[in-house]
Amino acid sequence: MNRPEPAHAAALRLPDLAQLDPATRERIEQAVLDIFSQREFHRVGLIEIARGANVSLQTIYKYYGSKEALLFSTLDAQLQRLAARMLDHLQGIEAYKERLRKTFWVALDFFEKNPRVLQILMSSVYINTWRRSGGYEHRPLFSVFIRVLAEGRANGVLTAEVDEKTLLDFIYGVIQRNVQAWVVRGMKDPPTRQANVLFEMLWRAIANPV
Amino acid sequence: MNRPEPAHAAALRLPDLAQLDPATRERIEQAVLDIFSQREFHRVGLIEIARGANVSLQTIYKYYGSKEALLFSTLDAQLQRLAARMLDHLQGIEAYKERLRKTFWVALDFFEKNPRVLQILMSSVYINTWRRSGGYEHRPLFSVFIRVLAEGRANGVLTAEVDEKTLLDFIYGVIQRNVQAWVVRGMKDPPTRQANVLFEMLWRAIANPV
Amino acid sequence: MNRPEPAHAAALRLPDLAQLDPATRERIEQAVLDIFSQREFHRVGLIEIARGANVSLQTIYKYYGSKEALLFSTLDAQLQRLAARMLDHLQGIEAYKERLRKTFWVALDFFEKNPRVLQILMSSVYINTWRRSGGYEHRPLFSVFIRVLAEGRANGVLTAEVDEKTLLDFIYGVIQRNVQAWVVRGMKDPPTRQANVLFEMLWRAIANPV
Amino acid sequence: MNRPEPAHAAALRLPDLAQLDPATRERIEQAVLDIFSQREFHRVGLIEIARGANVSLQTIYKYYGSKEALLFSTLDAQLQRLAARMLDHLQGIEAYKERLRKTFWVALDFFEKNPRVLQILMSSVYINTWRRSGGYEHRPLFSVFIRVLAEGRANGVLTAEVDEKTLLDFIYGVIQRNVQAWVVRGMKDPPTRQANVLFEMLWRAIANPV
DNA sequence: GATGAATGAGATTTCATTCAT
DNA sequence: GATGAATGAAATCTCATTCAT
Repeated sequence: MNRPEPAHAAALRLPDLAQLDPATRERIEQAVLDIFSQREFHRVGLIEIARGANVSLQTIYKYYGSKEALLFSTLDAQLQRLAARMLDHLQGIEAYKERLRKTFWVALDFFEKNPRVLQILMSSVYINTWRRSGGYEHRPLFSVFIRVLAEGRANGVLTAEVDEKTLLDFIYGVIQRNVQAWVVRGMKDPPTRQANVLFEMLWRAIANPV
Repeated sequence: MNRPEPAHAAALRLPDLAQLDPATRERIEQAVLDIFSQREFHRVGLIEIARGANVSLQTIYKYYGSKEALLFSTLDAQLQRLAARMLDHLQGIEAYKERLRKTFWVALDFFEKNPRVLQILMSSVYINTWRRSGGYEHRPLFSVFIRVLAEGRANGVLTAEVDEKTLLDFIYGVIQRNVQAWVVRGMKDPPTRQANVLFEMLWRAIANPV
Repeated sequence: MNRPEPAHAAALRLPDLAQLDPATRERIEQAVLDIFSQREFHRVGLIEIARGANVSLQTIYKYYGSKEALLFSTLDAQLQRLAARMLDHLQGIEAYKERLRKTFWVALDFFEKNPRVLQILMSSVYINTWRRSGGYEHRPLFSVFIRVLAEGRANGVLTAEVDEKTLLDFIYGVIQRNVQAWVVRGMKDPPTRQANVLFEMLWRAIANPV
Repeated sequence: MNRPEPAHAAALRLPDLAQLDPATRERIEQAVLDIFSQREFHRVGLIEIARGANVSLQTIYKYYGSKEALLFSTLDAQLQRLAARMLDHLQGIEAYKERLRKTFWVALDFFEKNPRVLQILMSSVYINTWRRSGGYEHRPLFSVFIRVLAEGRANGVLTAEVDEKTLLDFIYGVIQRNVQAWVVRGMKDPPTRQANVLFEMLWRAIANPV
């Protein structure tokens, strides 16, 4: 009933995604974002994706290997962009609190500007499956965050009561629930509008209370 | 391509779940907890559930209407228990901060003691779908929390910078991510162990900084 | 590349064909006869068959297991009819030569009256595959023939130079090629028209030359 | 559903097979004989053939046009050899019966020595398709046979009850079924061993009974 | 000539869901 | 309540064939 993880097994024989024509890849991933953000995973047919991207079903299978892998690979590419954007924005900010605020803001802003990614995360991704695929603690994103947090703890600016991972979970939790709440309440009142208040709350939570 | 939401359509003609023999219902819901916590939604076959509960497929369809409804109904019953337990534990605690701490602790403790519920939430539930079914902002649970938060704001103990819902999201986010992290890290170090530190952080975030 | 014989493996779990509603079975097998007789095996899609028989694809898979098995099973049913008819016609004929002549005639007549079966044998069946499925030396048919031949050898009417199987092959060969030739030449001049001349030739070949 | 006969359509633009390097052609046709004799037509992939012959897929398509045409072309080349061999062996035999016996024997001997051709005929060729491609009544082979038979009828040695084609079918049938039986029974007892007995039977059948 | 990639088609499997008994 | 069977849909895979380089 319970097939072995095909994603991994297949991964070994997959042609490198890099070999896929970038324009085609773009079309495929846009189709993924469009369709999976509107309908749940199991209500999406890969033919829709194929047609939406103007490629054959086989091309998708060839480069992505499975429906799940297609989705996760697309999400991954998006989060990569978030990570890059974060690094970019951190440049030239000196004050630690401001660096962290920026980090927080970039995350909220990203989901605000890329609601399809958020919708997919909410409508088509099982946390656990995604996590196993490596997406949940998305490496690049994770490292940016962890680096910033480590910096704060090293400075003694952040609380030492809990470890960095817990700090990260605390922040992630607030971000996650907040952007989700935005969707749930019909996408009025964009999350960045509350960014500062929320950040100040967060800051009180994690700053070293000295 | 896109099947109509059978859950809703079917819901209208469902015999009341209450008419289902309680012992049978118990067996069904235990099977749901067992199986959906081990395998993703779309990897679970309803026959497994039926066999696991020693009932016929038709019984499930008759009382629950669809796979999705079966799962959500079961989750609902569990969260009902959480809400009840919370009310129960709040009795006889006077100090506001302690009431809130208790609330927080009961939630962590619930997931720690009912890991199958947590696993299901992480492995078989799309936030969005669940939300639409009414589970995400689960009424009974929601009211307990909101009542406690409203109380705090009325007292001036909690910050007035954001509304109650936002406070709730903040807390929910921290709980959610923390219990998830526990699963992700292999279920060592139970979430209640950090309950107090985390709560103090939370408290600093949401208390009125006066 | 080279999958194991799925027919056999699957055979074990197949519900008995006898459990299939006879009317449905009839519709399926008529569709098989219609379509496989017009187009080669690999040009036939099972959906055509399903649609032609007004059943779902799954019903076909459930009872027959595979495309190949479906075809062979249908052919088998037809040859069963030939065997039955042969037994029927043999009744009440005393003279040995006449019995054999009848046998020969019934075979030619069968293909003449069931050209779809013949077409399928010529257009969609690989001798070897069919043989492995047990169809080539179709048991019931084979036994009728062999019994008649054994009878002739026992009487000393037939030649003892070769064994019964070889005699059978000799006769089969003549029948086969003759009905095939009829199709090839556009189905004019039905094979039974030459039945007697051919049979006399055959008889000279296999009768004991004493 | 029903693809157009690609063989014919393509045939028109095919470069002459004669332009294909003979060594390459030899390698291709050996691969065809090897592989199609082991596996059924639709279980053979052209890449296997290409790899087995150390040529590119395109070379095959360029010179042969389609999978079917490749197979039939290879068979044709083999039957050409049989026809040539037959002519060769007929030389210097005077007695008519001996000429015919030789013809019969050469055919049996050919399949005995070239079992791959026989296997292919049994495992990968639909009579009807092959016939349409011109292979079944393979011209060169056909003419040798027909010439010998015509000779016999002209002499009054052969029966005049049926026409030459029917005589030919009679003989073909016996040959075909006999070599097939050899394969079916596991390739013991080579068909030539029975050549004489069978031929005498055949002879009684077709000789003018005067 | 060769190589690589893309395509369309269809076989096969697994389910949720529905129906009839 | 249960049991058995049928259905529609879609995932996945394998290929012949075609195209572009």
